[in-house]
Amino acid sequence: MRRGYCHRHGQAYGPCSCSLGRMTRLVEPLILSLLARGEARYGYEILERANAESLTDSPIDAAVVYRTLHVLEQAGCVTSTWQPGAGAPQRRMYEITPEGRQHLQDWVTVLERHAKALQSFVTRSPGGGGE
Amino acid sequence: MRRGYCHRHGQAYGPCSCSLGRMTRLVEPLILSLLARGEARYGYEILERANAESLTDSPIDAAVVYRTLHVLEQAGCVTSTWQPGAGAPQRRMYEITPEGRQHLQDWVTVLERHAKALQSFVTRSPGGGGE
DNA sequence: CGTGCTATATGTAGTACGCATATAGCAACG
DNA sequence: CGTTGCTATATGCGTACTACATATAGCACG
Repeated sequence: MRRGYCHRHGQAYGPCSCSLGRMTRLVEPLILSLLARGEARYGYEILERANAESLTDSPIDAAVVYRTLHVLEQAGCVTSTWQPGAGAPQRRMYEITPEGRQHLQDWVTVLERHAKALQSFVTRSPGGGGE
Repeated sequence: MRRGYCHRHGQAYGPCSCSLGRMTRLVEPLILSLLARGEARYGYEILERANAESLTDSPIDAAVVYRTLHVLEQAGCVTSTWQPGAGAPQRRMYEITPEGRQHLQDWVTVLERHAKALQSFVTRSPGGGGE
């Protein structure tokens, strides 16, 4: 958004949350939430669901998903097991741990507060919903 | 939030938006909004107001404010003039330009959409407002 | 005079981002 | 049979950004 519009999605796209940067941070709570809700169980599926939910304007980087899964596993938030692929590549299946649920809870607290702060900011700002 | 709580604000702080990272990106719309609303006119004042509004849990870095002001000026979003300090250090006074207002408008559009997406996400997630 | 506040600005080590690339099994197509 | 494409996971790497530290300077206060 340096010159108004997105450098990644081209001129015609309009204001784009790419400019928010580090949306990849949201991949962490997104993964935990999908696992907690049972809507996805392995990396590739998470990637697809996450892109469908699209908290961000830009597609989520697969590399970020896989790396985040490793980080979450090292932190004890998820566990994984290999599942042999029957007529498909192997999948690394993930499950969320109690620690992971707590971590997600913390994220939700933070994001809820943040969403309200953002909403309040745009309401206050010229051109926002406030006037 | 790597181990549950904020590494910057200590153990007792609780879930903290520090973990969101790159909140500094929000400094740009924050500056533009404060200038547009006439609530601040120079770096130090912006810093104080921005910390008072606190879109984030962590105090805003002065370095980020000054650097962002320079970037915004180079992008034509603001203009600045030195004002001699009467009994105080000199101040570099800023004004927002029409381009800056447009840029702010784009930011507001993005942030409004993003705030709604976040709100929807926390509502969907376990522990969020949805159940 | 030394500490602290206002005020602006720069330096820098480390890290995260985002894109490119690697690997691999299987299917379908011509 | 070869090649393209999809599912699936994983790593490499140059650049940009973050976050903190530091520099400068005028003035006030005790």
